[in-house]
Amino acid sequence: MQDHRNIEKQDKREHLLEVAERLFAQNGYEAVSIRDLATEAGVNVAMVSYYFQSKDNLFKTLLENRMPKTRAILEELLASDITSWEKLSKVIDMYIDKFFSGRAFHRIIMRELSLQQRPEHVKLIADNMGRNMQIIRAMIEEGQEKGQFRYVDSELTISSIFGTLSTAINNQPLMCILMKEPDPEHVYGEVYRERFRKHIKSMLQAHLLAPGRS
Amino acid sequence: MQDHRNIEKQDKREHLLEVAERLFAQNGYEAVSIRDLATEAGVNVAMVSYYFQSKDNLFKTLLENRMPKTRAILEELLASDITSWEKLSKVIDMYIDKFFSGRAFHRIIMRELSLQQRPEHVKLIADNMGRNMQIIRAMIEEGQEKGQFRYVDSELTISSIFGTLSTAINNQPLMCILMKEPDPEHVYGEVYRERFRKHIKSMLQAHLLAPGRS
DNA sequence: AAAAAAACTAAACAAACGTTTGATTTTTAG
DNA sequence: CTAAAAATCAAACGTTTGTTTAGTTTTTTT
Repeated sequence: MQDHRNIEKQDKREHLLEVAERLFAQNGYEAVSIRDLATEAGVNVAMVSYYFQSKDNLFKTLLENRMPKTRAILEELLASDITSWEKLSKVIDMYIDKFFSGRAFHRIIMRELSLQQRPEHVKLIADNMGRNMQIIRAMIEEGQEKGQFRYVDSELTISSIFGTLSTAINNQPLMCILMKEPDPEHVYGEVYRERFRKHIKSMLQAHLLAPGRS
Repeated sequence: MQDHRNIEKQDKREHLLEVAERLFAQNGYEAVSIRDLATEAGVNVAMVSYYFQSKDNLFKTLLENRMPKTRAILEELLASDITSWEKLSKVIDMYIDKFFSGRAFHRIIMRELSLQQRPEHVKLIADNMGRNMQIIRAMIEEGQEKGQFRYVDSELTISSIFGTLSTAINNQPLMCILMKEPDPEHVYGEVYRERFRKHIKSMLQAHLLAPGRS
């Protein structure tokens, strides 16, 4: 059941983090016991406390390690020499891949954010995502100032982009029913990614671009 | 701390359900112990098992009791003699109130759906929401057949409506940062509801309505 | 007023939790 | 090769969990 094939010495800590990420994503923070984690990773229960002091600290390490380094990409995009719409378009491409490929990880952080039970986790996540959102807001407002975008509600527009994607990855069973897709994993495959890409872009285009423009 | 003011005899069961709903919404299913619940409701721990057999069954009772009787409203709307856009517009009005006013309850069911840990809960929720979504889909496709709506991706359009709202109520701290609103409760007040209403309708209008129409 | 049913309680249950201990093995350094 | 350091382990710690038991009080029924 477990996959302990050649866990090198110094990789054991890393291996624990990987298994933890998968289990947390599958079952949620509280539902994963240190014993589950240790068994699945093929190490002794005490190793978790040994490496991470506590379960809570293991989770925070996970957050900090994997917390997307997206901001650099976003800032570069904002500063780049393309139209505001092209910037937004690339942002959407990036987030679809990020959310769909890393959906396990995103389920964890969304759950922690929603639960609001561990303040340190909430702060870490909200600050990070919040700053990314501000960059996207700057892109929208740039387009508005240049007369390329209508003066839509930029904050709620961002909220709709994130909402569409995060709801999709968070509610797999509902998506299956809505899409009439029997295979639960298939809804995150390339076909559906393309569909989301097309939908979000076309909706945003209609929403943002002044009538008469392409 | 607790509010036991005049709990009439036969109301004790109901009172337990109310307190449970509030606690589950605030802290999540697993984080609420029977002892927390009993203390907060001012009853003996054994009463929960007495009335509901198990914690799991208490939750299912909560779901069935409060599971929105929205479908009737939706079906009536679908059959009514107004334009497809007016139908959708009323759907949005209804869901904004439903999500914002009952956000505690919706946080619970969204969390259960996302967690996918208790299959019975998932089925109950997904079936219910799925059927509601199919009605909205029928509204959109009706508008398309009548030539009033563009041939957008109806399923993902629904996903965007629900996504915008459910992300808003699920990620309170993030919304505060995005909106630069210092008071966490204020983001669900009337001012913001109106803002969401306006945003969603204007976005959907641009998305759905063929150019040239109002 | 007596009997039956329902409501309620304090105490205990076994199981699972995160964490610690103290000893043992393995790795590293001198 | 030897001694210090790091890594690993089985076992136990004290809590907390959901649930049950067995007895008491209250309400309803006759």
